[in-house]
Amino acid sequence: MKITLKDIARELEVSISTVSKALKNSEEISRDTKEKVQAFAKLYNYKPNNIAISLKNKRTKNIGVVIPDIVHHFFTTVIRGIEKYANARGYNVIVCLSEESFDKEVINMEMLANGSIDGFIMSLSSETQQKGDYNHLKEVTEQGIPVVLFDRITNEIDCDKVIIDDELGAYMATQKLIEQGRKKIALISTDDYLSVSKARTMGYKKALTDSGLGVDESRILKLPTMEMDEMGIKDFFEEHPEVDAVLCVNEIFAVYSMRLAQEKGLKIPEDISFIGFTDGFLSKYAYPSLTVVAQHGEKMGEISAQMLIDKVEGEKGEEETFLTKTLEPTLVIRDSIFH
Amino acid sequence: MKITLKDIARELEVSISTVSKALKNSEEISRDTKEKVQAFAKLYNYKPNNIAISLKNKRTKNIGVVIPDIVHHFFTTVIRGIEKYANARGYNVIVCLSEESFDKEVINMEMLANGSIDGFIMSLSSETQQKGDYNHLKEVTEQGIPVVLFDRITNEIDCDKVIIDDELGAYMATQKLIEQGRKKIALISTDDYLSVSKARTMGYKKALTDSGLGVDESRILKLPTMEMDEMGIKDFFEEHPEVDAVLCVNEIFAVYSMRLAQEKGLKIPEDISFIGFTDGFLSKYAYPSLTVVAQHGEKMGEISAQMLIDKVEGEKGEEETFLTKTLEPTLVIRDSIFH
DNA sequence: ACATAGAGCGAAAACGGTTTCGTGTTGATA
DNA sequence: TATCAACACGAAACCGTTTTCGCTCTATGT
Repeated sequence: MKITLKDIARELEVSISTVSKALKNSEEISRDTKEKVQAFAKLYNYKPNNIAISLKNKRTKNIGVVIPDIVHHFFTTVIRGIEKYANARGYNVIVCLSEESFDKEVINMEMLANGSIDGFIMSLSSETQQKGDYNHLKEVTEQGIPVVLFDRITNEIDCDKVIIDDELGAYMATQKLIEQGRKKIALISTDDYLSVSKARTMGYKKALTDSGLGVDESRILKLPTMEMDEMGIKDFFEEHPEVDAVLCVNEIFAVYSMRLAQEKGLKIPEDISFIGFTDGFLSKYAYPSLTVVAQHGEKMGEISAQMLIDKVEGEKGEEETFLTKTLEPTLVIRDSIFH
Repeated sequence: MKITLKDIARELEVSISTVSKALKNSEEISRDTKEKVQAFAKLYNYKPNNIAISLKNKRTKNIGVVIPDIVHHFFTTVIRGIEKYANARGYNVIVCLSEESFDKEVINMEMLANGSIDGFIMSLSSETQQKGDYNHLKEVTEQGIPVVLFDRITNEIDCDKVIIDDELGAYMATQKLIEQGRKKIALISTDDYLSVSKARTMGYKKALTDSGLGVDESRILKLPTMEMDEMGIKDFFEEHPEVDAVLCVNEIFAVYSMRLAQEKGLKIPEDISFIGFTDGFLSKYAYPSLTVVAQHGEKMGEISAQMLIDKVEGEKGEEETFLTKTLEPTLVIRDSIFH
């Protein structure tokens, strides 16, 4: 069903080499032959086999994306950014999900590292960040496979990185709440092993310290993972009825917290304000709509893809230089705070 | 950096064939040699090159997924289902986004169809369904590449299909509203060229007819696409203040409609009820939480992947039989209706 | 008439594996 | 001692390309 160079060569009684050259419009081949071959190829809809070309060139034009989760809006927008950019440059995207598991991350990378892809774009699973074991990344970079880390990164690996300034984002958000007269600002975060949560917590504390309000550690809730923990949040609010503003490290925590506040009869933002991270559908269509620190996932995906492909296509000779690109977060003001 | 059979053979002064067989524990090779080769391979972390194996076997162990959008919860859960199942069977997933564009769908398929994948799982772009042009699918199936269509399907192509019973889902939802005493039920849908919208509209009408309420066409809003059209929805509600319940073909339309109702001072569900399609974060965390027709995306992904891989790995000799698997929708009752 | 340049094409290696088919050596058997 | 099976291994084809190198013509110039 699929026609090959050999088929064309046999049919036209020329050599395979001639066919190959003719299809590439080589000067070596006569006008006549080229026309014959090209016409035949077109007629039978010849398309070169990607696998054979990959084997020859040692380049697959595939990039591997390994992320913890695909159901969250942020990762989804990053993929979209990667996809768009990569496609425009002729690359396909192989998506693998680690589901926050170290083992799956390792297995996925191993599956892809044996020739299936030209480079990796990844965001570390929480388990990986928790263990602090990055040998799978080391192995891959030592094999000469380029890697770009985004969002959940580590300093232990030398490679290109793309992040937003999480600390600044949290700082901006907290400061905004302080400006509006809030004095008892809570933070709903996750354990510090997640690089982003750690940075956001720092930004939150810094804003409180800079403004002279001071940090009350008991107003910081650290959930074990990014997954929803309804009881954990509920209990936290029971113990902290004094809180007049809440910063959350994602939009789900924030929207759920708003619901709890509303069920208690609190008015938003009159009685209590909320800010989350990630500018997704939830924030936009929540009631009231949620003010968030936008992470610009699509842009992040684009830049990651660009850095990776530039490295993949760059001359091997160049001395390796790795950069970390930091994007500025943006505060998207909506009805969950005053404006 | 990457070691090959040839390297091992040279180093150990045996032939490539011997190395290959030794690594596969072939009976042909002596105990001694096998141990030597395997130890050496382990030491230098030998892993066979996937591309070479693909070329030889004419099987890539990759499956191509072409979907209109990745930012919507439904597609995201389908991908997750596909990923999980495919990975468990040793397959990788290449994701391509058509972004509702016919041309992109065609280009993506052509990129992948030349050896990069063993089969396709796809959901048609709206533009494709609108044009009714399925030649790109025909070409692919004629080349012998298996295809599984899910959700947005067409009858023009013979292949396996996985859908939910959209008509039944809409019927169940509408009937539920009727049971609760609603008499003026609106439908917010999209143009009928989208197979799912068409089916849902039929279910809605059928329920109204069966109950004797009758269909009022003016209470059906058909938006041009699945994208949000805030003005369209707003205008619709201005013109239809009498409406006491709304069925929406997705969760965004529903959540946005709820917001409009709330801003007008209506109580949900006392004054007006809402039901949407897709059981995503939005529905769960909206305020009030939204009753939806769950589409079981993850299950759909799993089944699609299973059907595809079974076909890919099946004997070529078998006569082709295509089946359409229809999943039962489920009504997830939440606070946007009585319960 | 003869060397020579260049046009046009083909043979073969290479990418990294798998697999079939041979072949040389060994030891047992008649 | 001649025969033969079993054992252990290697050669080579193959998957579908690309690309280098060399060969054979023909036409040109002297």
